[in-house]
Amino acid sequence: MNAPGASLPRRRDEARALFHNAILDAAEAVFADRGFHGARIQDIAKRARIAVGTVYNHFDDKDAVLAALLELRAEEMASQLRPRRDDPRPFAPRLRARVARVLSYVDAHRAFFAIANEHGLFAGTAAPGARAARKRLRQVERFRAIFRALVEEGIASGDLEPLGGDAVVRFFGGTIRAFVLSSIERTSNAESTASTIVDLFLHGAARRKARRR
Amino acid sequence: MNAPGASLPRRRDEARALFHNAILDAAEAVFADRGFHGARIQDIAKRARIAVGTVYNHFDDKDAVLAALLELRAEEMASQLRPRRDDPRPFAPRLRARVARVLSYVDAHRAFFAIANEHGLFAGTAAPGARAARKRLRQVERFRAIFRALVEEGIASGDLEPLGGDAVVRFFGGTIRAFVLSSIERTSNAESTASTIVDLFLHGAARRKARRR
Amino acid sequence: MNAPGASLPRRRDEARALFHNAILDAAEAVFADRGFHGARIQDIAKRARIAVGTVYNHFDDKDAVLAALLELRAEEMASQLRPRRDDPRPFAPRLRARVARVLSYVDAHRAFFAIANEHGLFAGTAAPGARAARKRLRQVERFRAIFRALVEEGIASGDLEPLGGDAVVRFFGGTIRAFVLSSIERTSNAESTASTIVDLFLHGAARRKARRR
Amino acid sequence: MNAPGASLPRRRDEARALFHNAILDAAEAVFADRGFHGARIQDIAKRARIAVGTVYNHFDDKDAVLAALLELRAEEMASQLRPRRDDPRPFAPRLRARVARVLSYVDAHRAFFAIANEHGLFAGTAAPGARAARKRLRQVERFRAIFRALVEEGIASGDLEPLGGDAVVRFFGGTIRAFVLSSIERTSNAESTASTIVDLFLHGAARRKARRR
DNA sequence: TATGAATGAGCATTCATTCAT
DNA sequence: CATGAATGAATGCTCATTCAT
Repeated sequence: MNAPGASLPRRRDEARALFHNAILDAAEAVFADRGFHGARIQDIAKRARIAVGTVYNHFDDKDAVLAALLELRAEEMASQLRPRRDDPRPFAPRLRARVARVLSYVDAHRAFFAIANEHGLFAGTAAPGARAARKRLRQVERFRAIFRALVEEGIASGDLEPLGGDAVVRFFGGTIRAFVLSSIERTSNAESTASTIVDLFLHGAARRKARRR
Repeated sequence: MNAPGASLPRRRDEARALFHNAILDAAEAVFADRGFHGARIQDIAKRARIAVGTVYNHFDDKDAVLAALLELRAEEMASQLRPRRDDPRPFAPRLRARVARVLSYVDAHRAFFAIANEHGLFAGTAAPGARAARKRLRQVERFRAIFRALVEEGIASGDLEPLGGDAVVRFFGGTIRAFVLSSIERTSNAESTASTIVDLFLHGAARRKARRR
Repeated sequence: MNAPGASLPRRRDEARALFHNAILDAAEAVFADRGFHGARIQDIAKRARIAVGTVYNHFDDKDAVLAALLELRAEEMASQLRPRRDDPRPFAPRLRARVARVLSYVDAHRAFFAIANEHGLFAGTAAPGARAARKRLRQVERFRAIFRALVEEGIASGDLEPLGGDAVVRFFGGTIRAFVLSSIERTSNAESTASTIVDLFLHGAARRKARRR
Repeated sequence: MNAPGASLPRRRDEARALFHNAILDAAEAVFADRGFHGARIQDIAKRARIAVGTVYNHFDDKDAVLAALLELRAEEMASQLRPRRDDPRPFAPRLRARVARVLSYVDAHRAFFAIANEHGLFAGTAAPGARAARKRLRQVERFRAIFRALVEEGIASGDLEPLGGDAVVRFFGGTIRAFVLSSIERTSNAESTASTIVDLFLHGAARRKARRR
């Protein structure tokens, strides 16, 4: 199937990707273990069973490693939030399913997300002096875009209040974030947490006097 | 009025406090400008117009400076959230007033809170390797305590749903945080933002079909 | 013409020489551009449109590249100084012609000779730690040999004072060098510069009271 | 005599100068021993019996250490060439005395001047990429200025041919340099070398047919 | 033999902290 | 107690060289 001429580049690319991933995996572990500043390139290399120089063959500098990792996890986390074919149709359970996936994903990378949090993955603010800032803003924007799409979906279906501005988007983001952060601290059931989130998001914390379920 | 013997110690204490504050003020500015890791004790000292050694006469190490500053701002921020004599009585407007105060305070220290955010002021997670972590947890606990008190107040008055666990507390924290973070990015009207927060917190984002205001 | 069996080795040798020259040309440009220490083998390889490894198939190490280049330029420069069939016979104009050739050659490789100068092409001293030192001494010796031959020629013809030792040789070398170095800085007319050199070399800078031309 | 208030700064300045010199002395030795690139700041510090950091309290970077050292030696060398009160009056012996001083000075710092030579002390050309280049050009200019003054002095006294341009200046520089370089290689008698230099410089290498002494 | 990614020793530089004055 | 120069451990990054393909 493959032209013979294509097989070598392909193998090369595979090797590249292998190293790339090995470095990111090692970096995730080391960052989680020691924090970004405490992590030495040396440590990452050793963990990946490669030489320091090799890290630099794949990433410009230490910041770039963190940036790539944040990018990767952000993308994967975001993709958990995207709708899937077999998600329920009605807005609330649909949202619940999607949020539950996010929580599960975060749970699987808990230690790293604790770091990511401090490096602005959810922040919307950039640490001064961090050259990786620009990339992060892109990630924040990606989340915001997904949140926005989700909110518009809800407004279109008549399930969400058609408020102008980004208020609802921010509100939803804050709600998710609050629970994501606590899931970083201690493990919890994704399904039930998702239910709580969605319920509070939709109906608030006020006493529901004789409200319909 | 003062016993003569007491005046000298007092003057000494005043001097201490003067240095202490000058250092923290300088530190806030430098942290805001360069981030924690980018800030050198040298810079802080220069900005405070004192010698490096003097910083160490007042604080154990660099972490301690950050910790003290976080502590200070956290305390002041928390105190904005506490009830005041002339706050309205009904739950919603009362909450609105208190939240508005917080937003105003954050706005006045915007640059620093951007850093503080990354250092876990709102986080609930500790950066590994940061020795200041313990102190921060205390701060997070302080906020949580205030939030919890507030929530219990609302439950007692029948304004909040009596849900068990910390879910509502976290939910409220997340909601506040989301808006605080956006206020870090761009200035906004504290009063109206507070209204939005409280409204969403209380009633959620769902379409209010024929619901009583 | 060629025995068939000889043609392949010949072609091989030609290929070798091609690479060899391409590398030296690239190296000259890169050295001239960035200096020896600033030049990375990578840069040289890229400029020669070959792979790093190939450089090492032709030269032992970086020093060897510089050494070969110095060797080459030194040899070519030296050969400019050698007598040619149609050089004038009398000592002074003959010397003038030979020196003018050297100046022209240097001018054509100006940027590189600026580097070469710093790496002892004219120096007579070896930078400690430079493994290429030995080779350079050979070059210096080569020049000295040519200078010496030239001086002896002049003594034999009765045009130069028969002073013992190497003083005159060094003196001639220094005189040449001074003008070569200034020709590195700014272009100048080879013929007239050669005249000046030879005149000063022969008759010195003292006031020529009523001296015969 | 000294105002008491002046004594502390004075002591401080003395301490500064002490360190400054200790570093330069150590650097001279290490550079002479290993060359500039082979010399590690660590080595220099160790040799000066101070900490690495202290080197950086006195010099911006490694280049700055070399630059300061070149500056210092160049200045001292230049000052050997300047006329002194008890120098002879007639041009030739006067010049001889001054040149002899230079040769003695160089001899005393032989190893370092071998390095200095490679770093352009005498060069008139700047190694690309060397940030210390600007300073060196100043040094070269200083020498040229002294040579020029000297040549003009000779022209004024009628001892040198009044040739236009810098040719004689360069010629003298080249002559000096040639012998300085050989004195780097092997020690030699300053007085007699100076005589040779001055004689060749004044009268050239041509056969002196019945010329007046 | 050409290739170019992997290797890892090597080193300049930083900056929190100390301590003699 | 203020001062600020000295300290030196710590680490990111470079780049000549190797070697499997």
